[in-house]
Amino acid sequence: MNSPNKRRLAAEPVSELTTNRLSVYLRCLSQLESDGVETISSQALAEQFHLNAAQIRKDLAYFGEFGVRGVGYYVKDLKRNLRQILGLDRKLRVAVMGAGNLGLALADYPGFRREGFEIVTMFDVADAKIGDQSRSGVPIHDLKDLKKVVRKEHIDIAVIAVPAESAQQVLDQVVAAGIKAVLNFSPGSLKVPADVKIKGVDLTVSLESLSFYLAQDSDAQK
Amino acid sequence: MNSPNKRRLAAEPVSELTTNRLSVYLRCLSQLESDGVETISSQALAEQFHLNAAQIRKDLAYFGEFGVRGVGYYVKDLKRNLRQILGLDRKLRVAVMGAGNLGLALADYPGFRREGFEIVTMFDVADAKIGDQSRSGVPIHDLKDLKKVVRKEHIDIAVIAVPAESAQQVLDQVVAAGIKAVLNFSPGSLKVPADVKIKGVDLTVSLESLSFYLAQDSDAQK
DNA sequence: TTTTGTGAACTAGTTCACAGCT
DNA sequence: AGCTGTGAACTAGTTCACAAAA
Repeated sequence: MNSPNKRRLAAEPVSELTTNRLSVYLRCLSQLESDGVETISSQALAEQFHLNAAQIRKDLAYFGEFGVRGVGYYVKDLKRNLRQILGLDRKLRVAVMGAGNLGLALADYPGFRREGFEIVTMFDVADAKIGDQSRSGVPIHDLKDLKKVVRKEHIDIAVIAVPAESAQQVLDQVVAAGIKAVLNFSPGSLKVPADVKIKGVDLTVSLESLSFYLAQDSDAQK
Repeated sequence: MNSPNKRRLAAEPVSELTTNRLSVYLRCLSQLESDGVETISSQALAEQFHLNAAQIRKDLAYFGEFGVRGVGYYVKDLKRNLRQILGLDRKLRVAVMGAGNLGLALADYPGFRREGFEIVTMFDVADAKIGDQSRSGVPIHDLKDLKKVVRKEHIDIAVIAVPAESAQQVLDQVVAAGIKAVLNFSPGSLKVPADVKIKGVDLTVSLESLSFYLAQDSDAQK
């Protein structure tokens, strides 16, 4: 007596805030699953992880009816559905652009592998690095071979971890190679065609936002 | 003929979206300054960097009247004001928690130093690492000495780059040491007292959001 | 004339509250 | 009885549009 499983394609366009939360819900469910919890109500989920129950229900409702009235959600079932909605039911293949400090760290970051991403290759322009590999064995290719390797290795996602100066130029090559999804660690916003999704992680903005908070604080106690 | 400079303390609480944009504006102004531009209108700024002119004006208006009607903003002047608002007119001292791959990469990340942050120390628990230092010379201390070193080195901000399992526990120690601002790279949300500001960079959520986009794409062309 | 600073209008996102299913 | 799924109410954020300043 499991799985009503009425998944539907979202008709309305769903906001990025919602999809980000789906990731969060998925992580919560993974924890519940490993805690041996079989079923959970939106209420309980919200309390345990400091979320809002109505929002959880609304977010899920974009994609189907996954709950059972009077009961809640079957943890395993909802988890499986969320993985499918997020496209995590297949392995996604990732290339890291730039084999500097940050690129190498990202290539070996265990959090990526955990949810089914595979870091397959890195690219760099420095002869000294090309042919080498990261600590965990991700090979470093010549940026010149990008197109060829992307095709051969079926790369889905590129991570940009090159210096700010060359970010746009590298991104243009990534786009030309046919990659449709990019995670950008370089500061500033880059231009991509409309059919390419780019998501930025701007460390400077994050730190400056903390700086602002500290500055307000010290202003407050005149 | 410079600087009307009517800076004011924001009376209304200003949203994080606004403060994040202030960082962005600051970066744009730095570029304009090095391009030799002396004055810029909100309109021109918006066009050049794909922003909204009204929003720029509104964001700035929370903090004062920095513009000159009929002219625009003096680049140098506005830049100086933004730096002050963001609390970047003093050097902020940062400690990185965790001297793993990611921690070491962050410690040497040039983007941080650029806008006036100083990565002063790292902390770890592994005897093999303690006493060692990052490539650029940031020393690695024993986590046990956190309180002492934070006091002596006047650390303002902690960056959490430890494995997910120990993140909350390390954070608790950071808070106990009196640090009021934290940038968290570990996945999942951590608990802090109300007077501590924590900002998360969740790489898993970012990647999964890209995965969702790709999944929608392949659904679309049935 | 040009461009700011800002109320007013609009749009997006969140939370409430309850009908209806199990 | 309990909990979902969802319209309706509310709150936050963005954009418009214009009066006032230089």
